[in-house]
Amino acid sequence: MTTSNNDLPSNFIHKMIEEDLENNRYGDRVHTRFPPEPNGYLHIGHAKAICLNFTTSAKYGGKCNLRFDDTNPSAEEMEFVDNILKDIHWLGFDWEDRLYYASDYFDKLYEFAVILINKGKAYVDDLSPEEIREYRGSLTKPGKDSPYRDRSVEENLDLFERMRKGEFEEGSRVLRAKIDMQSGNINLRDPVIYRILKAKHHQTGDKWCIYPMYDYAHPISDALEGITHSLCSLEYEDHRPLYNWFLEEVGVFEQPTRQIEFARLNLSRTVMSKRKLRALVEAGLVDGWDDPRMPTIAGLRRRGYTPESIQDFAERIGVAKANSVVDVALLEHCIREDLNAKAPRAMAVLRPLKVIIDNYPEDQVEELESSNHPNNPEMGSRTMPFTREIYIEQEDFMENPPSKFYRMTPGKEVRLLNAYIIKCESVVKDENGEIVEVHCTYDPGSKSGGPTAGRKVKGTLHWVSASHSVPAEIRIYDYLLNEEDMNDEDEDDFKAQINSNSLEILKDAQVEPSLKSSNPGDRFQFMRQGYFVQDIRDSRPDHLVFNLIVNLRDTWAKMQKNK
RNA sequence: UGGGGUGUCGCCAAGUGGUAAGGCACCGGACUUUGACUCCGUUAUGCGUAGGUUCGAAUCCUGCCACCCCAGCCA
Repeated sequence: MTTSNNDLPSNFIHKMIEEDLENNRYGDRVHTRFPPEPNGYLHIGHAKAICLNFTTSAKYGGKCNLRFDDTNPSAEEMEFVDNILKDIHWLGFDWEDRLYYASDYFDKLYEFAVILINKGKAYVDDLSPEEIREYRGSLTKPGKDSPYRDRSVEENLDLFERMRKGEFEEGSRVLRAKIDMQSGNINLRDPVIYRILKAKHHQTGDKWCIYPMYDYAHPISDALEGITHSLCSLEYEDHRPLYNWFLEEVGVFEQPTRQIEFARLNLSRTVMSKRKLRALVEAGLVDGWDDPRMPTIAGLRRRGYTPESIQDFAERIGVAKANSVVDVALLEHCIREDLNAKAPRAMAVLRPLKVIIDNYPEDQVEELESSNHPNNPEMGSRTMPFTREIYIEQEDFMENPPSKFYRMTPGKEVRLLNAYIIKCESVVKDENGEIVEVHCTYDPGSKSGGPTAGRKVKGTLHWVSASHSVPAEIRIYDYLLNEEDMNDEDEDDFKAQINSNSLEILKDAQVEPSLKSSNPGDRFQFMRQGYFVQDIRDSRPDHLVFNLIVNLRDTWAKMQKNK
């Protein structure tokens, strides 16, 4: 029974699932899970996996569990659990009542280990960590059996029991699966499945002092939850024989879970490894895990990305087995597309230049109607006060412009968005020759909606009233890295490529007065510039802070650059 | 020199023997009171490489090359 929905792109995982459906491998069930370890923050690479797991099960009418892979209490914390939960919900996915922890299964995992011992498939090893490494051999050299490998079942049972009771020191003994020390696959050379860790666990407290290893806990957790397809990243490909071995040897699962591996996401101009991300935080190069430049879910949220845009991105990048680096331009495309439709337009002048309209009455204030979205009248309109003195963008004025410069220049006319056509008459400079203000005249008939409103001029500028605009701090973000791909580089090379200009703070910006009533988290398109979000952490009613989400496409800048 | 993977346009990625989808980026052009959006159009005689099978191959076979992962009591 295939209920494939053709709206979603196909990928090799869907294909495998559909084969299983046809072969009735799991009946009509499709059940996935997302298994984060609570030892850090989620990033957009995790988002890919989250989207994949939730949308795949949904596509076939199945479910997706959330399960914390919390088998290593020395690395994990409740704080991370809470933030992961928050991030996944924000991304738009719901695990309903299916929130689990690998630690929920510690009792069962222990019982299954006893089964393994009884079958002669596991043994307690007294070798030190160093000795275990030596005995394991190398990539090209087979391993050799531990002298403790052939202990009796009774002795193993006794020792394992005493490990659990805390009779032994950390590192003094482990439980190992008895597989094959000669295997070409190093994972099969008698992997450790339980180690002694006298650490307090965030879920189980002090109940345990032995903890299962991932390779052992994961397949069993999957099987216990009735997971049909366990999706994981490529590096676990080598572990699949081991995954299957545990499910087989434990012997109680009728139709064991199938592990399927796919390539994790890499993004250009940033890094995805927890280590490198942590290095950025700890070196103070960013503001924290939720710094708007970080590829973390928390960072993207604060940056102003929408959950929808991230889901769309996850869908567009596809799923395959080839290692790849996705161009960050695709992510930017996704948020632009989403916000182009959703974000109300507003005007903000980032670097103000004063313009005085000499023939406009000094005390006059006109409330000019401005559409909130020129392509979508349903989003309504607001008014903007127009006055004799306004601000325009510094870069929208040039005394000696290059060709094709359509903006303000002496003697030429430009249109002010939703307002009048004005003509530049003169400029005023300070003693250093810096332009401090520009004098213009306006054409009263050219008011938007007015009699000669249809007159065409080449350039259109955004503006705000100098007397009515409100000051704001605007933060302009750039990529974290100068180099395209630093995902595989070591820490030093990666640090050498850090973009030292990834944040520019504009403290003198002026925004239109309607923005005073906006709230943290509100997103706007500042016309002709980009999409911005009111910062959810630092913005205050008396000190507005906006973050650049992504700039608008800028054909003019591109033209200049290509010259 | 062990084992496991992967190689299709600048970046992703379909394709599973019948004559190279799509998206992003790029480059042209139209439209435009956002140099935005939108809309049109161009862009792989070629699928890591060399042979072979076939009427026909990115798809099958053989050899070679390149890259990634594995030697935690991490996940």
